[in-house]
Amino acid sequence: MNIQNQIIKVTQRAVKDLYAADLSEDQISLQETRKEFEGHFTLVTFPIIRFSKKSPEQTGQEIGEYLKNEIDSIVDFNIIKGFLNLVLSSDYWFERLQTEITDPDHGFFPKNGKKLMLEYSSPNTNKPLHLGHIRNNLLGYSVAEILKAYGYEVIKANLVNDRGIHICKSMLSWKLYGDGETPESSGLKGDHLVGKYYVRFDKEYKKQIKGLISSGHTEEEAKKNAPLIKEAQSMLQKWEAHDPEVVELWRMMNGWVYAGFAETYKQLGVDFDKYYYESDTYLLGKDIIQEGLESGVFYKKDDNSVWIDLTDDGLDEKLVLRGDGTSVYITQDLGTAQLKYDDFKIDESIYVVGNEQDYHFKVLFLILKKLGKSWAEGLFHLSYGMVDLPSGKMKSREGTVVDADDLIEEMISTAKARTEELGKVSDFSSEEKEKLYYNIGLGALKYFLLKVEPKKRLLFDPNESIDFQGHTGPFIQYTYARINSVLNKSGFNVETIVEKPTVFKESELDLIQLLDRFPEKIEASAKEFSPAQLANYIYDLSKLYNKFYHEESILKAEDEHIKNFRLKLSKVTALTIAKGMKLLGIDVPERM
RNA sequence: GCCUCCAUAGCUCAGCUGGAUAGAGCAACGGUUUUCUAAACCGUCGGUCACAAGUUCGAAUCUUGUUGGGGGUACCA
Repeated sequence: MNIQNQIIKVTQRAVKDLYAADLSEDQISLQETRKEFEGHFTLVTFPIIRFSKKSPEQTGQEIGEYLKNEIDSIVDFNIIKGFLNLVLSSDYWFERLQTEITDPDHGFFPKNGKKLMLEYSSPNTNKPLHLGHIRNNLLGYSVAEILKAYGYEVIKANLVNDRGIHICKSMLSWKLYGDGETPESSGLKGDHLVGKYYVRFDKEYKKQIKGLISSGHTEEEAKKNAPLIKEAQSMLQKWEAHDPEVVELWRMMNGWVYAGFAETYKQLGVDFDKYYYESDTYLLGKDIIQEGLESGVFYKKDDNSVWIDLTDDGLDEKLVLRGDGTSVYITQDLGTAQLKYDDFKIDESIYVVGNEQDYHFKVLFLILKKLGKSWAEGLFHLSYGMVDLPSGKMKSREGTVVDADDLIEEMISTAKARTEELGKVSDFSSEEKEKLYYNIGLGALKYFLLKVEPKKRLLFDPNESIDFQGHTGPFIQYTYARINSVLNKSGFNVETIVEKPTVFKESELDLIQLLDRFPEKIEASAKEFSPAQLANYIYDLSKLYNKFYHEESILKAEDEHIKNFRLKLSKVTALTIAKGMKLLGIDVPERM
């Protein structure tokens, strides 16, 4: 049992003994003592005075004495109004450092026996990835890693949107204007080549619409009847009928895109355990529609379309199958949800998808519950905010997107420029240098995106480069490298016997306390699916370490005991930083 | 129209289940290097927590309303 729980338990007993009242756990408010006061934990006694019928000061005094008598680690306390500040012994904190914090598994939880699928990325195969996808990928990857650390077995899944009218647009456009261009012949990355034809389609299509409007059609008619869109639709029908020529073209172009995506994923350091392809799953879900019709959850309208009435739940009536028997988006998603469960018997299933689809997932999960699926309770939409530019939303067709590959490249070259300016690694081989630039560049990018709460929209200004100083990934990486440098010079290893110093310096004690909270932060990040919580913690830890580093000399400490103690503290800080950053998908360099 | 999310320093963000004088970074200004990596550290400046009412011993945090912005909205995904 940790000290917080112990304090809570004993407080309950104190209130019972002293005031003959039963206090539930959530009636007790225990928090970290604020920096400006003496103590480590603070019990807020305001809620207790209605039982004690005494002043906050006196109540605090009585409970303080009780706690001090009962818990060895509490050596002192002070009271300011309704705040009882508890002071723990230096023995307690040193013990924490020697045991829990030094444990290589500090921060990691035992396996909880639960299996969870986390779907992220899920790109369309008609254009390259952009900054919005980067956020999705980094978020998905990091949440998956955090959940593993929290004890889950995690299956990372990617549901590739590889079919549909938008894919046919690129295909048709390439066929008409491509002149046999390939990634090899053009030197273009496959996904970019395909994206080029997607944009070209839109351009030509708009031209046709304009032409039709000027010859007297309404805009709506023009959009519907333009020859290009007609042709794309007929291509989609051919694809669905397994027309060999269309399928061949589809295979070839998707192959280009996959090769391109694989490169981007590799650069981002994300991976997947299971790929689902919409071309395999788009017909799923129809049996579920049948099932729902039989059980009366769904109903049929005169035109044969199938609906569900969700007005009692504050939502609308929702179409789940078209009148002609073809699927809509949600039909497939119903089927795919079932497939995921059938494949892996997962306890929980998380979808990392932007908040523009909040309504869709609300409906999807509600329908599955109404259908009585036992696993529906374990579904969760991890909804994240859009990445906006100062000019507003990114739009691929208007060319206002921040391309993923370009941005990554830019981050690496900026990292290179900064590093060369500082000139600290001139003795590195060119391979080592490349690796370092990559780590720092990606570290800056990843941290920039992950430090913001997923739910919030994120502003990215392409004209202002992402920082490498202050609250950033490189700052944390630098802290790690700095510690590493000291450790290397010292010859310290984990086995070195460390004795408790007679007095702790303020920054030393602060550091131990903060390190002690690492597991708590992992837990919070896992429960809230929020890498931001962890990211901000690692920053606080790094900042605190730098303060300590600046205030106290390590290698030239007063004596050998203190030196070893500080080395130990440095070592575990470095390990904690590295573990935490790993969960964000960021590597820390040994030198920079 | 209806539903939903958001609003904290000039800018980008923290602020845990309601708790003490609301914190960081960037930007601006000043200081720290014969001493372990200055991608660092220290200081100054900067706030009506959008606005109003309510609940409470106590509200940036909870409730309601108002304003402003994002997203969604019945056969797109």
